[in-house]
Order: sequence, then C-alpha cells, then structure tokens
Amino acid sequence: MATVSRALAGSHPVSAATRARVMAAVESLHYVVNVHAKALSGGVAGPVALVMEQIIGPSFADVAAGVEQEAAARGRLSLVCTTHGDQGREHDLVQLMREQHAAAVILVGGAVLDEAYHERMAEYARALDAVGSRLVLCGRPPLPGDLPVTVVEYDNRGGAFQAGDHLLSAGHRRILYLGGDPAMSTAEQRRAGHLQALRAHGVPYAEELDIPGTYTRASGYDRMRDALKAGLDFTAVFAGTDMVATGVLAALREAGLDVPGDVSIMGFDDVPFAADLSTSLTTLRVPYEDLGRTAVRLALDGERRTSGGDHVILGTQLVIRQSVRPPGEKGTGRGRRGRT
Amino acid sequence: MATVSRALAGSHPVSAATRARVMAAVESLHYVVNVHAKALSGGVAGPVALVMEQIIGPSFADVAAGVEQEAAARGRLSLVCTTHGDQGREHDLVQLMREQHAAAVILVGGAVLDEAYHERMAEYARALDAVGSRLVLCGRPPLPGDLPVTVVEYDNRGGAFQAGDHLLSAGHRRILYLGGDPAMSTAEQRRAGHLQALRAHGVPYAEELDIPGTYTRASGYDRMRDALKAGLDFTAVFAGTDMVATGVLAALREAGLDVPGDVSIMGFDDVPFAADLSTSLTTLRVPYEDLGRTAVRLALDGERRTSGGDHVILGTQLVIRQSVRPPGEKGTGRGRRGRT
DNA sequence: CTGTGGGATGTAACGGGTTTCATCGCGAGG
DNA sequence: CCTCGCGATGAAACCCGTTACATCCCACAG
Repeated sequence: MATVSRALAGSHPVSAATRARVMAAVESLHYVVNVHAKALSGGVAGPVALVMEQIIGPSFADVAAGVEQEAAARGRLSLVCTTHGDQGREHDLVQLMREQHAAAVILVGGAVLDEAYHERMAEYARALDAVGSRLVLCGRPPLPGDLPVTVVEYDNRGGAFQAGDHLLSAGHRRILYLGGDPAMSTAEQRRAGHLQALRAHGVPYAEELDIPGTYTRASGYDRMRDALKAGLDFTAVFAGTDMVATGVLAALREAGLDVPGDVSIMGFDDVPFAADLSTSLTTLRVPYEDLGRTAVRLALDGERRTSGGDHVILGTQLVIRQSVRPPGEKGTGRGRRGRT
Repeated sequence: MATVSRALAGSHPVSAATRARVMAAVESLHYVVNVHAKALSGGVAGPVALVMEQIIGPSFADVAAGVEQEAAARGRLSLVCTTHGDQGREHDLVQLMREQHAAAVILVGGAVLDEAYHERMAEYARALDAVGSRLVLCGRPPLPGDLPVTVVEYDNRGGAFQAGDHLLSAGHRRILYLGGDPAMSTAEQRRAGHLQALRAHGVPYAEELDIPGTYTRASGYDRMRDALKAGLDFTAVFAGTDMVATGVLAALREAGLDVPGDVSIMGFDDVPFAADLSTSLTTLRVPYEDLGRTAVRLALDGERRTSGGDHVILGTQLVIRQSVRPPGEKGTGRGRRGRT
C-alpha cells in the first residue's frame, strides 16, 4: 500500500519493476486514488468557489470563465454557487466552503453596503481565515478595518465619469440617468461618477433625470417608457448597464424615436452583443473575465496572509460606437416631450 | 468525539445538556466538520461536474445555470470545468471526477461523432460507472451499444426542420444555409433538418448555398461577406446559430441590404438579445437551462442503473419576430447578386 | 430491594491514503 | 571478508469523522 502510494506520487524512489507492476494493476483495476483519503492524510489543494447571485447574464458568465480558467491553470477545481439573492443561502455556502476546505471563496457582484453587510463580511472573513480559506470580494469595495480579505474591483466611478464626460463633451446637458438599485454598491458608484462628471462640466443636477431601477433589460424598457410618457426633457440617456440600454433602445424604437438622431444612449459593460443592437452601443468596457482571473490569482498566489489583504482596482475602457452623437445633429434634436 | 458527532448529526439521542455544551464549543472554536473525513467514513454526496468547451456564450451559461440550480436543490455542489476543445484535458477531467467521486459528469455541447469519439465515451462511461458516477451526454446523441449513459438532447433536426419550413412556407426558395462544422453532431443534425424541409417542399438542393463554418459571429460575418462577393443568388439566410445570424446581420447591413426587406434571416438558439438586434431575429428557442436541469435530474434521480440509461429529447420552439418576410415584399425582393 | 430495560456516553474499528521509521538486501570500499 | 551506506519495501501511525459495540447509570416494575 505504501509502495503503491510512492509509485503513484513519485515522491520516493521505487524500483522500475515495482512501478511497472503498480501501473499495470492500476490499469487493470481502473483504480483511482480517493481524494478524500488523500485530503485527510495530507495534501490536496482545495477548490475555488465562486458565489454569485446568478450565472445568467453576460458579466457573471465572464467572471466565471475567468475564475475557471485561472483556477484550472493552478490545478484547482472551481465550484459555482448561486445565492439568488438569499443571504441565508450565502451564509450556508460560506459554511459549506469551510467544510470543503476551499482555497478561496469569491463573492462577486454589487452588494448593499449597510452595517449588517460589513458585519456579515467580517464574520465570513474570520471564519474562512480560521480554516485557511481566503475571502475575495469581487466587484465590491474593500471592508473597513483590518480583515483578511482580498478585494478586486473595477473602477465603477471612474468609468461612469468617463462615460458621462463623453456625453457631456458631445454637448448633452439634459441626460437621463437610468441607474440601478441605489443601495447597491456598483449602482451608487456609477451614479457618483456620473454626478461628478456633471459637476465637472458645470451642469446642474436635475432630480427628475436621476431615475433608479434595476440592472435589467425590463427595467430599462419600463423606465424609458415612463420617462417618455412623463414628457421628460432630455437629449441623452445614460444607462447603468448595457442590458438597461437594450431596454431603452427598444422603448425608444417603439416610440418612433431615432438613436442617436433623436436621443443618444450610453451603456455600461460592453456586453458581447452591444455592437449588434439596432444602434450599436457606445459603452464602457468592463474587464469581467480579468476580474475573475485576478481574483483567483490574488487569492492563491502571494504569501501575504499578513492580516490585511490585497486590493486591486481594474480600469475600464470607453468603447465608442454609434449610439452617441451631439444633440441636434439630426431630427428634433432636443429631447422629447413624450406623446403629450 | 463520538458524542460530538451524534450531537451534530442528531442521529442518536444525546442529552440536552451535552448537546448544548457541544454547540457552545463548536461556536467558540469555529469548528466545522471535515468533508473529507466525513466522506471517508460514510455519507457525503458527490458533486455534479459540468464539462464543456467554454463558459462564454449564452447557451453554455444557461446550461450551467440549470445544472447549478438543480444540483443545489438536491444539496449537491456543482463543478464547472472547461476543456477548450482539448481531448487530453477532457480525459483528465473525467479522471479527476472519478477521484472526486462526482455523482455525475455532464458532458455538454456538440461533438465530432467519429469512431474515436464513441470509444472515448464508452471508456468514460465504464470508468465512471465503476466508481458509481454517472455519465451524462447533454446536447449529443446517444451512444451505440448498451452503456451506462444518460442522454439529454434537444431536437436539433426537428427544430431545423421547423425553422426551414417557416422560411419555405414564406415563399423562399433560394435559402443560404450557413451551418457549423459538418463534423459536429449538432451542426449535422441541424443541416439534416434543413435538407429535410427542402425536400418536403420540393425545393432542389443547391450545393453553393450550403456553406459550412463555425457557430460564431465572426464566421457568420465572414461567410456572409464571401457570399455577397461571390454574387450568390438567395432571398433568405438560415444561420446555424443566433451568433452566426448576428454576424450575417452585420455584414448585410454593411452591404447596404435591408433585413427583412432584401434578405430574410432565420436564427437558431434564441439568445437573450435576439429580440434587440438591428432587426429582431426570428429564431428557434432551445431550452438550454432546461437541458441542464434535466441532465442533473436524470442523473441523480431514478434508481435505473439498469445497464443502459435514460434518453430524453427536449423540444424546441419557433419564435417569430421580424427578420423573416416573404421574398419580394419590399425592395429588390430577389436575393442579391453582390456588388458585381 | 433487586432485576431489567433503555437512554446516554465512552471505546474502538474503519475508511483509504501518506509519511515516518524500521528493516532488509545488496554493492562498494576498507 | 567484513562493514558501511543507500536504495527499496514493509509496518504502523496518523488524518478525522461515523458507527457498531460495550458500558454505565438510573428509573421503574415486580
């Protein structure tokens, strides 16, 4: 038994004859080592767990792809778990990953940054640290205090500033901002970036143009229809997400408005089909796959473990297509007062 | 130690006082059972492994979501692994899953159905069966012979027939078929369905309109440009995939052709953004998420294990949007002879 | 008052590897 | 020819739970 182990692991010298016999036996018996036994006695690298609300949606799938890729390159398995927004399930999953001795638990996606959130994360961080697992926050801001947490963000605020700046530089002054849930970190950061851009251009804030929602196509569609119905005055729409932008596009089209002739649209995410929408979307590319890869890399490499953790912010990139044009260059030019 | 186990598992009676003490200790020590030890000694359900070429791409992500969802509902973890088309890696992954004692290994995506493939699958099936794992083929035809394999397909051929029939019924006779790699099972099945529809309508097969490629946007774009340049005569394009259709749409648009005014397009897959393309796509909905769910359900439920395995074929559904219109209803009407 | 049944808990084996330590055999050097 | 030393291999401990089995103690019935 010991010899078999040595032969298979190659950790200690074994005679060629014995090795051959072992290999033959392994072959004929279809033998495979039992990971559990192996794990129990020593080695075995724990898997990398990715915890998100849902897989559906291009950005999450991209993060997952990045994680899987990087984990596989390091000989790790990657687990995919979804919470569907249920905190109880999130908690259970973290517990489960502790049992699994996961090398890293990556929590991805925006979150509501209230007091309870911080407590929850602190608890996760400590609990995971106690069993040698690493907590990684992906696409979320770092935690206050000195917790064993690795953070990989992308620059929501900077990106939104860049995007808003692009719109403003084109001459737009009345920009309808269709954001996400204001409680969510990403939504708030993007909104902050937009507001910052407004200030930078000396454009006064108009409350009626600042509309929250969710990051879904349906939300974009509904909010846009509402806005048109309400006769809001605007020349451009800044959608919190390409999905939102897609809904906006559909609603605008239905209303007989031309993009970008009548209304400009700015997206966010650069989903794969952004270029193929009825009007190809000017948007902001977010390096989702990179985000996943970086998360794994940071969690697994480096000897840190020095109380605090790494913190990386990935940049975003403006992708200029056809959905943004200076106002008034064609068609009615200035906004729209709905069908009133 | 035994008492602790009993208290936590609740399998045997333990006095309330002892249970309380155990719980307190667990709490203060942040104790969690070791899955490996637990697995070694008895229970512990193995994870469900999903093996695919890549995660990126809406259909794969949907399958993954279905698998994760159904696995989680049964208290199983789901592993995601990608092969990137490498058979060696596929083999390694199957081996790895045997070590992991995975409950099921789900291979998803079309495959080249040659002799070597069948041998490989047969080997996988037997090897997995030997350790109590189940092999599931998802989106692929069943294997010849009596192997312990579960198969979950969707009706590629029937769907393609339906789609082709839709085009033909609209009056199209010159249909450009932009298929996938003819060696791949899904591509061949779809093509067969299309040919069947042609026959059913008494339309002769035209070799120059039967163009293979890959299921990517780039392939659709390139093939379409080539076809236009070659001056092919056609009134409709049947794209093997919505991604291909997206590329076709882009190429047609660039060439100044109107869809569906000049050319009709039929897609396949009903990707989430199909409705939002420059012309919303008439396509065939494939129940990818269902596919994943069914795969897990079949693999985990049922006592079968009776040599052979289940075989389920899921239906598809025609989704009529705006990219198909009878030929000649507007514009040039009859195909296009390129820029020649 | 004693026998007995049963709840509560300790003991030990087991699962399947890895690793340390001990043993053994053989070739080379003294 | 003897011994030292090292490569090869066997024995046993260990990893950490679960569970069958053995104890032990107490309450209740006879």
